[in-house]
Amino acid sequence: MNPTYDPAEVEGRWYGVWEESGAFRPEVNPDGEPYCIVIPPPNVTGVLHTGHALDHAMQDILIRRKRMQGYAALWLPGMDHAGIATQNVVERELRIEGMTRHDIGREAFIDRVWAWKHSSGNTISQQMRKLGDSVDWSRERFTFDEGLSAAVRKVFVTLYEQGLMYRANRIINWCPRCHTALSEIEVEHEDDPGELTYIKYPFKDGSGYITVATTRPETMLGDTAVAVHPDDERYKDAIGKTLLLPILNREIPVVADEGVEHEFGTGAVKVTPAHDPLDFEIGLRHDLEQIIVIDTEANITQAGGPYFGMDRFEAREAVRSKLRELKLIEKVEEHPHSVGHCSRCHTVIEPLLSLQWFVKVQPLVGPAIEAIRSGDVTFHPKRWENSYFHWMENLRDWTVSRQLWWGHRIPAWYCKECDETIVSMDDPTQCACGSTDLVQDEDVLDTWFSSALWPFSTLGWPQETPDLDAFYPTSVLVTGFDIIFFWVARMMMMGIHFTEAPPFDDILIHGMVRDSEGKKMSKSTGNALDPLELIDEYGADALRLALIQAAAPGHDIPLSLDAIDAAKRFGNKLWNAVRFVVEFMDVSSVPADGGYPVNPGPEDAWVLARLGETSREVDRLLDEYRLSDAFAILYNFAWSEVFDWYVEMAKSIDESDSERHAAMLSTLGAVTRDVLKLFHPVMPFVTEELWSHLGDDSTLLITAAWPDVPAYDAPEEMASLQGIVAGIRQFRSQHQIPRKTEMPVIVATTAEAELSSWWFTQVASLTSSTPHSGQRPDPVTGYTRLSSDGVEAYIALAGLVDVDAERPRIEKAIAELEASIARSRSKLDNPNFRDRAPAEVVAQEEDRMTVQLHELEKQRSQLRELG
RNA sequence: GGGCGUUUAGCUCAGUUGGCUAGAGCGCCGCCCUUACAAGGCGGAAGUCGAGGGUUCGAGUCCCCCAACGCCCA
Repeated sequence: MNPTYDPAEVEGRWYGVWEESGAFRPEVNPDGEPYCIVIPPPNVTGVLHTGHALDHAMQDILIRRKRMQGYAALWLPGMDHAGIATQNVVERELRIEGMTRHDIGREAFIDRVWAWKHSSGNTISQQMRKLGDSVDWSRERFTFDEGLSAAVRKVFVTLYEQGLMYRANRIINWCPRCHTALSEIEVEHEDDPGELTYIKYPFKDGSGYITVATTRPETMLGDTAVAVHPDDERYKDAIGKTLLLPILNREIPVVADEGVEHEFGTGAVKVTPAHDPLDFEIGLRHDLEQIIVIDTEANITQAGGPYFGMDRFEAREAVRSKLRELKLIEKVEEHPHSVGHCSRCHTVIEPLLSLQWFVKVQPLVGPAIEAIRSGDVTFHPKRWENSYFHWMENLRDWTVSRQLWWGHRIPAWYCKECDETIVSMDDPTQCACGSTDLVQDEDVLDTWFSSALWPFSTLGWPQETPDLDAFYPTSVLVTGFDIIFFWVARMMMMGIHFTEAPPFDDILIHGMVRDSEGKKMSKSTGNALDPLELIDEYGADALRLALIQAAAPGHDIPLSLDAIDAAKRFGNKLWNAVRFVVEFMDVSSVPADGGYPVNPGPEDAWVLARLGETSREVDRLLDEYRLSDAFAILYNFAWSEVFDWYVEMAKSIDESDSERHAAMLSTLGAVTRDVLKLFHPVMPFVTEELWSHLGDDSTLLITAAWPDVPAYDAPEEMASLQGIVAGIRQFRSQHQIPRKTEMPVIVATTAEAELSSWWFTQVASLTSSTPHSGQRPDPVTGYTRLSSDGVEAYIALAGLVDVDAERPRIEKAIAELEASIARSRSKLDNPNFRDRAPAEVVAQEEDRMTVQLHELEKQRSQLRELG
C-alpha cells in the first residue's frame, strides 16, 4: 500500500466489480424486505451538475445502507425525454445546417432526436458510474420507453373517460421562441422596469373620454371593452355607454365587472379577452368578442390593422407614438411590474388564447393533500408541507399539450366529417359517423405528465408485474425543493388516482448546492463546479463526503474546494490507518462479521464501547434522514477516538502478553472494519479498496452486513487517563519542553481504587513521560499539579522550568475556577432554583461546586507554596 | 402584499424534548519530520450566539417585536 491514497488509481477499479457481482440488483438479498428509491430522472439532454451529485449521494447512502442491512434494495435509474430542452438542442443543430425541423419533417426529426439521445444519455450514465451510484442498470427506464409510453396513454385515456381531461380554448402561456404552450410553473416571473401608459378612450357621442392605464399599449388593438367596478362612483354614468377605440375606431362598450380593482390605474381597465387571463374571464361574463392581435411568433396579426406583421415590442412603441400624435396619451408613469419569462429560453411569455388539452386537477388535489395531512406520506423536513399545501390549494387546471414533436403524441383524433373527438387506447380508423377521415392531434404531452407516473410506470404499471407488487409504493423520494410543484405534487396526484396508494412513504427534500459564498452556481457567472472535474482532482468519495457534510437538512449547501480537500484528506487518513493496521500490526483476513474479542483489554473495551455507541447513534440519525449529522459524529469518532487514541494505545500493548495482544489485534481489526462499513455508504470506493486489504478476499464490502456491535463496558479509568495525558501534554507545550526530555510524574489517586498498570503504560507512551504512583508531595513546592477525575499528578519542576514560570498558569486556573464557582453559587443560592429545577440538576450543580471548591483549594495552596 | 428560511469564532456552518465553561471543518499562532499518515501529530488563541423585550429557577434553544439578507408565491 502506498503511503498516500490515490483516489484516481483506486476508484476506476470497483464499479465494474460491484456491477458484475450483482450487488446493485435487489435479488442480491433474495429474502430481504423490499426497499426502493426511484431516481429523479435527469434530463436526457443534460449533464450532471453538483446538484445531481448531492441528490445521488443521498440516495446512494440510503440504498447502500439498506442493502447492507439485508433489504432487497432497489435504486431504479432512468432519464426523462425532456421535450422542450431536447427539441431545442436538436433544432439548434439543424439551424447550423441551415434547416428547420419543418424542412426534414416530423419522422426524420424524431430520428435525429433519438440519435442525439443515444449519445447524450450515455454521458449521464458514465457520470453516474463515476459518482459510484449503485443503481440497478438492468431496470433502467426512459420516459419514452414502450412500457412507459403505454402508461402515459392509459392515463390520458382514463382521465378523458373520467372527464378529467378536456380540450378547451383558454388563455395559456405561450413561448414565442419555443413555439409552445407552457404550464404556469414553467413561467418565471421577474420584476421588469416597465411603464404605465394612461390612454384616453373617447366616448362615441363626443361627451369626453375615459382614461385607462396599461403596461402593454399594443394590446389595445385587441380591446373589445372597457371595464369598471360596478360600485365605482367615478364611472357610474359611463356604464353601458359606447367608446370609440382609438386608431382602429372600433365601437366598444363600457361594462361593469366585479373583477376590476378600484385602485389600479384609473379604476377603468381596457379589456383584451384574447391576451390576458383576467380579461378573458371578463369577456366571458359579458359575451365580448375575442380578437387575437398577436400571433404565435409574437407579431401583430391582421386584426391589428396598420401594425400587421410588426413585432409586439415594436408595435408597443408604434402604438404609443401614434396615440401621442392623436393627443390621447394622458401621461406615462414608471411602473416596475412582474413579467413572465419562459423558464427554458427566457423569452417574454405571451398570454394567448389557444385551444389546448387540460387536466382538471380539482378532483386529484384533495386526496393528494390528505395523504400528507394524515401522515401517510411525510416530508423531511416537515416544513415543506406548507408550501405543498399552499400550492395544491390554489392549483389551476394543468395545460398538458405542447406544440412540439418530441414527446408522447396526444392520443386524440378528430373526425373531419362530423368534428367528433376520439380518444382511445387503440388508434381508431373510423368515426362513429362512418367517416374514415380522421386526423390525430399534432401535439405532444408535457414531459412532466409522463414524469408524474414515474414511480409506478417504471415498475411496470399498468401491467401487474412482480416488481410493481414488491416495490410499490416506493420507500422514499429524494429531491430538491425546486421541483416539489413540478414533480412531487403531480406524482402524488397521479399515484393516488391510478394506484390508490401514494407513490412513496417519505419525501426527503434537500437544498441547492451553492458556491462557497452562498451564490447559486451557474455557467453564466462562471462559479459552477463540474462534478467530473472535481472527481478527477479529489475523487468521488471526497466529493460525496464534502457534499453530505455540508448538507444540513433543508438548507442550501455551500460547497468549497477547501471542504472537498478536507474530505480528501480524511480519505488519506482512513487509508493510512488501515495501512498501519494491515502492514505494521499485521492484521488481515478480518472476518466480514463478528470477530469481536471475548476478553478485551481495557483499551479494547473502551473503543468497542464507543464503537457501539457511535454506530447506534449513526443508525438513529440515518433513520431520521439526518445524514450530515450522522457522518459528522462518525468522522469525529474515527479520527479523534479510534485513530488519535485507540490506535496510539494499541501500539504500546506488549506482544509478550499474547492474550492481551491477540485481543488488541482482533479489536483493531473489528473496529477498523466497522468504521469502513459505516463509512461505506458515503465513501464507497476507498472503503471497498481498504476492505480488500483488511478482510479475507471472499467478500465485498458493498454486500457485507451492517455493523451490529455487542455491548462492552468501558473502563472508568479512561476519563482520568485522557485528562492526565492532556494535562501533561499541555504542560510540555506551554513550557516548550522537548519530547525527549525525561519527565517523571508522580501519580496520586484520591479515589480508593488503585490505578491499573495499563493506565501507567498508556500515560507513559502517550506523553513520553515516566509516571509512577506515589504519595502526594508535601509540601508541593517545586511541583506542578494536574488533576482529572479524582487522579492527581505531580511533575517536579526542577531542571525543567523555573518555578515562577508556573505562577501564571496557576493564577489563570484559579481565576477560571472562581468564575465557575461564582456561577454555581448564584444558582444554588437561589431558592427558586432549588425548588423548581429537577433534583438531579440541583445535585449535579452541587457536585460540581464541591469538586471545584476542592480544586480551588488545591490550586491556592499550590500557589502559596510556590513561595 | 402573503409565506418560508437565514443571521452563532476570521470564513463556511453544526447545535431536535431549555440544564456543566456553545462545537466542527478550513484559516491563524507555537512546538514536533514520535518509523501509518507533514494531506500528519501535540498544544493554543479566537464568539456580549443580529437588536430589543418577554416566559422560565435557568434561553443560542420557547414567545413577541424590530432589522438585514435570501428563496417561493401573488
